[in-house]
Amino acid sequence: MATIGQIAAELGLSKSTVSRALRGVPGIAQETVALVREAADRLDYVPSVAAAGLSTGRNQAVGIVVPSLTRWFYSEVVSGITRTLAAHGYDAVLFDLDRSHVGENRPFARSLLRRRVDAVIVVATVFAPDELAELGLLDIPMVAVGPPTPGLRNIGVNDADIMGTATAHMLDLGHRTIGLVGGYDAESLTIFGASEREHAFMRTVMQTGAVVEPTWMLSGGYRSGMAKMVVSHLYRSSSWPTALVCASDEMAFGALFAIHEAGLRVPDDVSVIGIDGHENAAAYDLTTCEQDAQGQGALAASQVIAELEGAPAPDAFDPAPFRLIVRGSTAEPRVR
Amino acid sequence: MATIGQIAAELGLSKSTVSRALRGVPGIAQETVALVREAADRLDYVPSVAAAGLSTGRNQAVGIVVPSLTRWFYSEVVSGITRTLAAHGYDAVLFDLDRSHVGENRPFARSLLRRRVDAVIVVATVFAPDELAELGLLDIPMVAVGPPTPGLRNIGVNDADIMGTATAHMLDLGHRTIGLVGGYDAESLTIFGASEREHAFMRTVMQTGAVVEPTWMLSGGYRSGMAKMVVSHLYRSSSWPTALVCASDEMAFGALFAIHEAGLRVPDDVSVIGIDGHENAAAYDLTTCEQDAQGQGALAASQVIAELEGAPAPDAFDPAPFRLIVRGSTAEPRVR
DNA sequence: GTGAAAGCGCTAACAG
DNA sequence: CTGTTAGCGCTTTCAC
Repeated sequence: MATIGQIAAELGLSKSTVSRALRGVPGIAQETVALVREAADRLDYVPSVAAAGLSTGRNQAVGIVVPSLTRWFYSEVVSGITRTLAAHGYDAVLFDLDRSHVGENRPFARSLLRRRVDAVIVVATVFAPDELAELGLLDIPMVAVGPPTPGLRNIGVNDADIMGTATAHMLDLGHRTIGLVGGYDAESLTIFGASEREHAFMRTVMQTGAVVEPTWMLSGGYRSGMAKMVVSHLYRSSSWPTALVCASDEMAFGALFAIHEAGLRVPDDVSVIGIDGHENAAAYDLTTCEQDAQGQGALAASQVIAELEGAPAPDAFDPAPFRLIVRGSTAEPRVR
Repeated sequence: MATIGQIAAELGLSKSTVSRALRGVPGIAQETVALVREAADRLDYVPSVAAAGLSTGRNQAVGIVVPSLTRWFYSEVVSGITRTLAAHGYDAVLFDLDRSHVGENRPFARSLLRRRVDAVIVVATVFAPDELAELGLLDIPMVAVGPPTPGLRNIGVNDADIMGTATAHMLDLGHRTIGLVGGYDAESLTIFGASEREHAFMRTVMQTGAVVEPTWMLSGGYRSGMAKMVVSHLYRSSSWPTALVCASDEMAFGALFAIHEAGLRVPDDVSVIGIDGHENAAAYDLTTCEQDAQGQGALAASQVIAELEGAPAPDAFDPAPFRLIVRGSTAEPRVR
């Protein structure tokens, strides 16, 4: 593997000149630059981040902490992050906390602390106080994507607003018996966002004078399969709501399935709305509140990169946008 | 940030002694080791991978190349990899090729080449010849997970076998009109595995003397939504198969949905089988050929780590195991 | 059992 | 516009 020194020797130049030429630092003759570049290509030169990092203190890498990759939303966010990082020449170091539990002294900290990354992006992860303290020690740009995360600035939709919009859509259509498929994601443990959503649901429903039926508040664990089970159970009972608000599209898919399986029709018998804007929502004709997961990841990445380059670090970010996409899964309640 | 030198100064020892004590190199007095460890903790010492890497040539990191994270199977594999890496003290550098196309000179190579990783694991990705050449230059352990990948050793199920087993299950039940939901994943472009599966399907069906109806060979793009669409279309036509073999569970979910939506029943009217062992398969009562995605990722990680530590590098790996899990989505065809 | 010294590949003043 | 000289923080002979 060629080094900067070999190129220098080959060309009778000094290492510094070669280094500058390679990095495009101004103040080097055009022809010298060309010469160096040519030699570098010819010798298959590849820079060593380790060496560069040692002298500059920069690793050209950012850490991504994620509780699980199997939830569609998270993987979208991660895609958005990695793409943006790549575009700016940064590498992504992935810390998948999958199945670990808060406080179990998850291993990322030690590793993160190895001074491998210049910044950290945390996706929908809740930390124990000591973990947070350890992260704080890093003293590098750090932002969260997803629901509010204690101790971190976050980029994400306003959970109350998005749920309020979804619920209001059902109320506007005239539904007065509305169920919720919520609960929280056992892996991500982002209980804050989840309970924000549940409260917003109740608040919105109650504002119209409608009643929130406790047995219609289902816990779908943010997974399609679990949502299917609980919804199946509900629609096998004698009294069920004409509308179902789901805190995620994946759960909505499970709900749709369960409703069909129960021999009922969407939206004739039951209306269903989701939240997220999942790639399959259109195919399932699912009304949803769409947010841009990739965009949020991309924004987080741009932000930490900017801060790395000296941009100011705001204390908070504007809530991410979302919009209601009305499709065929919601309609006015049929007069029964 | 404390360095090895500061600890040495603090204790009146030399840097080499501290280094050895910290790494547990034999030949250091017990008490010295204890002293050093204590001081390191007290000073919040964190080793610098860059510095260590510079002198040893090792980064304690492995690269993961993946075409997309939004397909469930891939994210499971990645989880398996990262968990294993973490357990062995390695970091994961993620290269998400999402949406890029073969030959578009995807950016991973340059980055990977920055000597940042000690090994590479490629998940279901097909490379252009020049990309492969560039990867070859790296000269580090490299294995693929998923379908066979030209130019790389791979860990994965035998596509023909798993599809053969799924198809045979339908034939064994007595089905003679069988459709396939296959196609290939536009993002991963692992056409090899996909076409292996299609061929195995045809071969198996034809062995019983049954006919493969061209219009029953559907292309679901390995996505639930797309599968739902094509299956819907098929079951709206006048002639449809009593059994549907899906090349992935995600597509099977779409198929199940479409069948219900068409007013037909599973398994009374149509039997459906998937491949993968998706986390939601049980909830949807889906018969499937289950493989251990996480396990395959974990195995790949263990393997490259072993090779990094001097273990021999086999030319090929045994095919990964899978097993048929019969659930309620398949049954004997009803006599019509 | 411990220390001194050299060096990994690069960047960054400081000169010229 | 280019070269010299120090390091960055760690590992690794080679001595003692």
